[in-house]
Amino acid sequence: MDARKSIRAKSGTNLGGASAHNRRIMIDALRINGALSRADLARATGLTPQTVSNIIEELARDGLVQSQASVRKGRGQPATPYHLVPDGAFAIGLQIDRHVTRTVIVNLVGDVLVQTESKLPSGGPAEGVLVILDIVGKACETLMAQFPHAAGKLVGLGLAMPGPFGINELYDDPWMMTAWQNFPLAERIAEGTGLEVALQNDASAAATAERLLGAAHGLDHVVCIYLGYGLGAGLILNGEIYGGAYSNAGEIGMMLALAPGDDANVEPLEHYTSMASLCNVLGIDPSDPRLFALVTDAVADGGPAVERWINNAADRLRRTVQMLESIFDPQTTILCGGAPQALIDRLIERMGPLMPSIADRAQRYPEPRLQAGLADPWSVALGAAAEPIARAFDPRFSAILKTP
Amino acid sequence: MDARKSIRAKSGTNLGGASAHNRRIMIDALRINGALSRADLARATGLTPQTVSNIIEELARDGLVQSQASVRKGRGQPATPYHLVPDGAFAIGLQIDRHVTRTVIVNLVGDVLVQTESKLPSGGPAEGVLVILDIVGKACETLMAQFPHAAGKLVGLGLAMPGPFGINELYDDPWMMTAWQNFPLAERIAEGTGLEVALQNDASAAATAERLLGAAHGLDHVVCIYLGYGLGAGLILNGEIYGGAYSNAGEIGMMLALAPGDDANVEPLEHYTSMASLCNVLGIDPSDPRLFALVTDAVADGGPAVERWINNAADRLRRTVQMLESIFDPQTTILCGGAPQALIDRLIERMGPLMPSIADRAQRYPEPRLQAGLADPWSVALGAAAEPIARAFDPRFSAILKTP
DNA sequence: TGTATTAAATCAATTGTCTTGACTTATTTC
DNA sequence: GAAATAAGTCAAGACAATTGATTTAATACA
Repeated sequence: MDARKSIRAKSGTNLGGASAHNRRIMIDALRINGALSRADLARATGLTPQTVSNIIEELARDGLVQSQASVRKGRGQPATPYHLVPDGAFAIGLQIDRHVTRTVIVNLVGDVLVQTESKLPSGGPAEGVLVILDIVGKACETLMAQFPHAAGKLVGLGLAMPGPFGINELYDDPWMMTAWQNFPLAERIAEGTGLEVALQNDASAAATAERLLGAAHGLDHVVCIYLGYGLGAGLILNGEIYGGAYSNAGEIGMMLALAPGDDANVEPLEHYTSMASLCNVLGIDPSDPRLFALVTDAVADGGPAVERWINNAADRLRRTVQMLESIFDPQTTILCGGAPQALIDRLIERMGPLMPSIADRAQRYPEPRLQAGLADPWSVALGAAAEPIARAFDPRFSAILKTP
Repeated sequence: MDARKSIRAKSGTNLGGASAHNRRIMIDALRINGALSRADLARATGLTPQTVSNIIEELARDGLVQSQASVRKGRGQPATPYHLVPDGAFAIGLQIDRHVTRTVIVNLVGDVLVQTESKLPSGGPAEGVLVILDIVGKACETLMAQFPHAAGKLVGLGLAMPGPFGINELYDDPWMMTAWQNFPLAERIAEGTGLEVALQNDASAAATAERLLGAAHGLDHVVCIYLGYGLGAGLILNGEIYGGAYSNAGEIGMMLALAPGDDANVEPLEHYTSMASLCNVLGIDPSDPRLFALVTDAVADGGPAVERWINNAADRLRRTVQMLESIFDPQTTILCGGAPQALIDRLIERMGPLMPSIADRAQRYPEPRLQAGLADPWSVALGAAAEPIARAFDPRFSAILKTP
């Protein structure tokens, strides 16, 4: 920063910016609609057929799209549809959770190609980052064995961790992973791998996964409540993940909202409504590698402790959904998580009937007010991997701006 | 919509879109920074000096910017700063509230030029719209008397009403203005005036006003809690007002959040925390034209009923702020409203100390966690008027898209 | 006082992307 | 088999930003 008073302004754009936008528009249209002919794309995007033709040709040269057999649909020359080439790009997703790290590698369309899991390295992040770099390196080798041409097509690494970030001096809470959250992990991984690394919280990553492959596919206004070790919300607003001013948006687990019978000194929501609290109630060690199976069994058995927990959690989530609907007016709310499907389903069942809210309209859109999303311990890693793909290929305001 | 299966895609762009974006970028930079030379603009926007020169010349031709006296600042040729021409554009703001309608006309920089107030026409919207059209027409005449050249520079009319919109069959609540909310008022005004009309809820309009002239100026992530007849939140996310999927985002007055001592059957937040509830407690008729003065006096006198109300409202707002901070991670939260300044200040005072949240960080940005915004019965009308200005001149994703 | 230096702003030619309008190709309809 | 319809291409043109040289006007320094 030089001495002159700093001037704040957004970036302008140029022909390159417009072109980049149009490329992304094409890829986005193909991702949402499956396969489209050049004429379809021209109609859908408002561009001229010639422009579409040029861009498609360029994308085909780059190995991002591919033609398929032409289809006759009435009069006129048959259309040649194009679809995204799955192996057109790859990205790595890395999830750091309280007890495990998970790595996945996905392709352009979100297929998982490599998948590894290990315990969170003990000894803290300073040493642990070396272990993690090793894990990432091994995953890349596995990928290269399958797809030798993948080297130049790795668009980045998405890192997902429980939030919040950057405020740890105030909250030294055993529910948080202070050491890892304070460590410049993204920078160190970027140095170690040479890849672009983006950090987001686990709920945002889960929401990205929902948007790519799950219930939020093709929707632009969705709240994803993520039930993991903690509790968070991934916010899809105007078709993009919203991170807030300091990447901590959606930390609903830290809300101090009351339920009937609570006194004023209520604890954060995630102390009642999270896998961690359920483990607490059930006496399960959350670092147990069989965690998922143990919880699944406990939910299936359904003892009184489980029932009590589900009732309490469902009651709080019911209020949370009403609150989030009032605030966001979303197309739908999704309950997802690194939790067994049975648990998600039980919670949704117990959350009904939902409370009245502005989302409770007579002629509802096709989407229900509340629905189950991906209930998969891998969805956060998957969403983390989807982030670099989205960053590289999705239409967004920042992609239009001039690149120096 | 034709018979073929509908294809969803975003719009592409072209040179015109890029150019339109750059024009907006310039105006935005001048609005935020006051006055800048072409060289300053080039540096700030990343565009070349030549491009900036061309665009500034064009803007000057359109009467939107104007040069001022050149300033010597060290070596080299003195810079010629440009600033926005206040009379470069005009817009009308129309607020429909439970008991009054307010009309303002503002110019490009947000100065209020015309200002009228009258009772909400009785007899419902079908007849009332004619009265309103007449009011708007009169306001325009007043403007033309002052600025004869304003005719072609009227960019639109912003309409602000209490929300929510479109769900009234479910909530026939005396706190809402069902008849007006169900009437296609925006369309009718558009027909009657020939202007572009945009509808938003009053809290969003208030937030727009804060962004243009108030505490949110230059900030991109702000939650504005609007205390009016009802209670709402205007959401500034990524520098734009967020309206949700169906323009009802921010209806926090309808949240069913508990405070200590509430039972499960709690009423919506705005039944405790709004000017309407205060009037209720004080026995003031909210349709009294002296409302503002009456409330101001009552707050100054500070009887036990007022104190009780303030304590209750402050307690609920304190929780609401903690909740909104956890959800949005904003740069700041603003409490504003069509309420007396003294009331806003008293509430903020009583809301302290704020509850712990992710916004409670040690090294805080310049902005405080919570601050008072515009406390002015005119701010909603002003924000409504600012909306067409923003739509016409602010950089935004949709402005880049190709215009057919 | 005179020359070098620095910065703002402009001129003229160039580049890159989309657009336009005519044209080709392939299929159905009558 | 001719007309109609639709997909897709070709080649020239339009438009906005870029580039590099140039002009203008101030300060710095000898």
